[in-house]
Amino acid sequence: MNLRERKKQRTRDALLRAALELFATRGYEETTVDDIAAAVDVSQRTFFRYFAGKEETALFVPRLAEAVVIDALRARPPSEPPLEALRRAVLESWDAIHEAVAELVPIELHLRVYRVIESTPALLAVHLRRAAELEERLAGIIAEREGLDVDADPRPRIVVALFGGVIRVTERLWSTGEDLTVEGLRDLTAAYLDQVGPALAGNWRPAQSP
Amino acid sequence: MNLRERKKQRTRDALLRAALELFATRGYEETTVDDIAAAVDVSQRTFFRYFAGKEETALFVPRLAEAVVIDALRARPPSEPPLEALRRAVLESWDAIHEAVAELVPIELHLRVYRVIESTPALLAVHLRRAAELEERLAGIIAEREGLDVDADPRPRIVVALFGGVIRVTERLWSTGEDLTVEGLRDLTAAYLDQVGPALAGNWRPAQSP
DNA sequence: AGGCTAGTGACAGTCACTGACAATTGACAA
DNA sequence: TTGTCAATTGTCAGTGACTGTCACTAGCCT
Repeated sequence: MNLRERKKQRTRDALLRAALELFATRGYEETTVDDIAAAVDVSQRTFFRYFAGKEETALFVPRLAEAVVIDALRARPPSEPPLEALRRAVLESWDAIHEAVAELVPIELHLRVYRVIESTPALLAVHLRRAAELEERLAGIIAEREGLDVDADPRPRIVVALFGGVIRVTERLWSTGEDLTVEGLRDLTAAYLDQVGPALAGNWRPAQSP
Repeated sequence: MNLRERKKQRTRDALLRAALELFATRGYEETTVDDIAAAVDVSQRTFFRYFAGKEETALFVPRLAEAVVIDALRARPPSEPPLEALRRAVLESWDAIHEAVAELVPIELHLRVYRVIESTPALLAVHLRRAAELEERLAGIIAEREGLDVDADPRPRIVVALFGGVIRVTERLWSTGEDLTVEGLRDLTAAYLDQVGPALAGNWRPAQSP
C-alpha cells in the first residue's frame, strides 16, 4: 500500500471514529456532517466521497457483523437442521465480530453507538431494513443447504424470519438493559432461542398455573 | 363540522390523494413536496402543517391498517391460543381495512402505492420500523390475554416476532408477484402461516424426498 | 525533473423541513 | 350586520443533507 492509499485509509478511519465518537456523546441528530468533517479537518465534500451519507458511518460496524454471520452460517456442517445452524452461526460469531470490530474502533465505543442506533428512529429504521436484507441472504443459504428453491418452498424464509425476529427482540432488550457486555447479549440470545419451542406450544396457561 | 373544519378536511384529503397519485405514477423520490403542494394549490408550508413529512403521506394507509389489526386482536376471545388469535385477527381484518381505506383513497391506488413502499429503500425502512412498533403493542396485548408480564416472560414477544416475520415475508412476496388482489394476499398469508409448523420441524430433507 | 492522475476544496444548487411574522378568513357576540 | 378574535395560510429566511462542477494540489511513474 503506497503513501496515497495509506493516507486515504487514515482519513477514512479518522472520519469513522470521529463520527461515532460524536454520535455517542452528542447524539446522532445533534451531529452535523460539518461537525464530523471539521473534527478531521477535511471539507464536507470529502466526507461524502468516503461515505454515502451520515447513516453509513453510524451503521458501519453492524454491517461488518452481518458479513461475519453470513460466513459463519456458510461454515456450518450441512447435516445440522436449519434452526440449529442459524443458532450456532450467530452464537459463535460474536468472538469473530469482536475481533473485527476492535481493529476499527474501540469495542466500548461501538456499544455506546449501538444504543444510539436503537434509540434514534431514523437509524433504527435503516437498521431494520438492512436486517431484512440480511434475512433474505440467510434464507438463500438455508435453501441451498437443504437443496430447495427459496421461491418455491416457504420454509427457508419462515425459519429465518422467526430466527431474525428473536434476534431483534434480544437486541432491543439488551440495548435498553443494564448488562451491556457481549456476554450479556450472547446469553440473552441463547435463552430466548430456547424459548421458541415453548412459545409455540398451543396454550400457555396450563403450563404457568399447573 | 363547520365550514372551517370541512375546508381543512378537504385540503388534507386532497393533499393525501395528490401525494399518493404522484408517488404511484412518478415514484417517491421523484416527487417533491412542492409538486404535491402545487397539485393542490397550497403553499409548501401548508403541506407541512398537515403532515409531518413526505413519508407520512406515503405510509398513511398502512398506519390505518395497523389500528384495525390491533382492534381485531383485542376482539378475539381470550380462550384462543396466542398464535391462533393473531392469525385470525389478521386474516379477518382485511375486510375492515378494505372498507376504511376505500373511504379515503381508491383501493387500486393504495395497492400501487404499496408496491412503491416496498421498492423504495427509505420508505421500506420506516415501514419496517413501524412494523416493529406494532409488534411491540401486539406482544403487550398477547401478554395481557395470557396474564403475563411482557418483560418477565419472553414468549409473548417471541410469538409475535415469529408471526410478524411471516407477515412481512408474505407482504414482500405478494407485492412483487402478479396477483395484486386483497384475496391473493389473504390466501398467501394463510398458506404461509400453515407452514410455520413444518418449517420448525427439525430436519426437512426426509420430508421432501420420501 | 515533469507530465499524469487521483484526491481535495471551494462554490453553487436542490430538496426536506422549521421558525417567524404578516395577511386572510371563518366564528361568534353585540 | 358588523366588529373583534382566533385559526389558517402564505411568504420569507434559514438549516442541514446531499450532488455536480471545476480548478488545484499532491503523490506516482518514467
